[in-house]
Formats: sequence, C-alpha cells, structure tokens
Amino acid sequence: LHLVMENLLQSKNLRITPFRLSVLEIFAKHKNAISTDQIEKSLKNFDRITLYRTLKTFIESGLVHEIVMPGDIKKLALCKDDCSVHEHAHHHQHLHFRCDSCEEIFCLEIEHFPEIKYPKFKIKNLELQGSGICGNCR
Amino acid sequence: LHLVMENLLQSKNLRITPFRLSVLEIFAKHKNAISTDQIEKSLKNFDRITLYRTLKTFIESGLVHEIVMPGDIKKLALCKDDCSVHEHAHHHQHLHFRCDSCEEIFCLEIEHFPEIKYPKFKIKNLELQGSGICGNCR
DNA sequence: CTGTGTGCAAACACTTTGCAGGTGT
DNA sequence: ACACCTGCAAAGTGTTTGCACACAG
Repeated sequence: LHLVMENLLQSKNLRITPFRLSVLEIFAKHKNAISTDQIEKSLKNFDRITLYRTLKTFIESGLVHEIVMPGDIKKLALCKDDCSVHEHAHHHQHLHFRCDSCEEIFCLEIEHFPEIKYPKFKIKNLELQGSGICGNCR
Repeated sequence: LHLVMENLLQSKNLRITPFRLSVLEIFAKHKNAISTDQIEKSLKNFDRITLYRTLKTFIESGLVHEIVMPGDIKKLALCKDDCSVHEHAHHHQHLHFRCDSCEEIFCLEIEHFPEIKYPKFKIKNLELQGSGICGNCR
C-alpha cells in the first residue's frame, strides 16, 4: 500500500513525505468520500494547517477531488482514472450520490453519462449530483 | 414589483418587512445567481447578521436556492416554478452552469432532463452542474 | 545543496447564538 | 396582544498567511 501511494505522489511530481503518505492511506481506507473532520480524527499529533495545505496540494495536482453540496456539505475523495484536471476544474465521469439516511457520499460509475446541450452555450464539463437512499440503507 | 414580492412572501407564510422586500428586489434585478457579497454591496445601512438569517429563511421556505461548486463558489438564486423543497433539499429541473470566463452562474432550463439509474440505489433527486463558456462570452 | 514541506503563531473571513427591543398581523 | 423580525454584541468555526526550521531529491 505504501508503495502504491509513493508511486501516486511521484506520478504527480510531489515529494514523498510521511505526512502525505498517512493522509493518502486514510483516503485509501475509506471506500466513500470523507470530510476533513474525519481525516483529522484518524490522524494523531498532526498540525491542522499542514493538513489544509496538504489537501489543497492534493486537489490542485489532481489526486483528490472536492464534492460540495448545498447545506455546507463538503467531502473529499481520491480521484479515479477517469478524473482529469483542466484549468483548475476537475472532470469526472461518475455520479456523486449522497444518501439521505446514512449521509455517506458515493462516487458511482454510471454506464451512460448523459450529454447535455444548450443553445449558444459551450458545455465543457458536466457534473452529476444525486441524492436518495443508498444500497446499504434500503 | 413590490406587489409581486409581497405576494411571494405571503405565499410562503413569511411576514412582509422592508428588509425582506429589498433583498428580494436585489434578486429580481439580477438575471443570474448572485453571491452574498454582491447582495451586501447592493444594500446600505444593513445588518449582516439579519441578512444571513433572512437568506436562511428564504432557503428553508423555498424562495431561494443555493448553488455550490468546488473552490468555495457559493451563490444564490430565486427559485422558479419547477423548484420544490422536500426534506430540506431543493429539487430543480434546470442546469446550473458556470462560465469559465465571466464566472457568472446561470440557471438553464433544459428540454430533456436526464434519468439516471444505478443498481440498488434509489435516486430521488438529481442535480446537474456544468461549466464552460456562456452565450455572452463566445 | 536547493527548493519544497512542515510546524507554530497570528490573523482573517464567514457564520451562528443570545438577548433586548421593535414591528407585522 | 402575540409571535415573529431586527439589530447589536459576542463567540465559534474553518481557513489562510508569514516565517523559521527540517527534510527530500
């Protein structure tokens, strides 16, 4: 696991440090998106400022993406192969789904990603956000 | 205009006050979504706390909806007829589009709202967020 | 060795809470 | 008259900036 994470950092030209590795491992342990708060609870003897900077670096370099929803919901998840970063924006081909019951946020790979057109507008990137009841809660 | 806004407040069982009316009129003046900052600049001699509470009330009663995007982008827009509020979540049938150039956020009515299915998940609400270049900027 | 990352202190912005007084219905 | 809205003070939360030292390449 360590090795995988080291390669991940190296592939983005980021230096391999113990702190970054431990943050990445927390992401790897969680299947779904996690909040900064969850990360902090999983760390010990850490500096909050460094964590913020680390996360910012991860987001900018395309390792991690933010998922935000109305109501101050903000979570982070590891990017997948289908993620790319252009002009400071992340592009995904998956659906961000929030369960009304357990409040987990899932990144769901969907088969047919919809195409949307609007007159005179050039839509370069489309993001899907859904909510409802997840597979575990029903 | 005043009368329209008064009816709007009344329809949601909210009291008609000068402050609420002036906030609503700011929304009406702007075609696109606006930030709290923009609202504050349009007001004078106002109390920021009251503004926050007013906006919260508007959101909860279904008058206004929040649009959030990664990178601390947070704007507000008047709800349209196709908006509804269930269990603290707003439902729309339009696309939220952010222009990479002018950074305006548009609520775009699209003809065929996509249907997404995912095995074992019950998707009750779907939100679309797009980005690219708007009609004015190209 | 050089530039990047880290840790600490301080500052900053945004938002919420509590309460007294004012206002709408 | 009563409940709701407003304004002020204070506090809370999340995040950023500056700088000195430590560490990775």
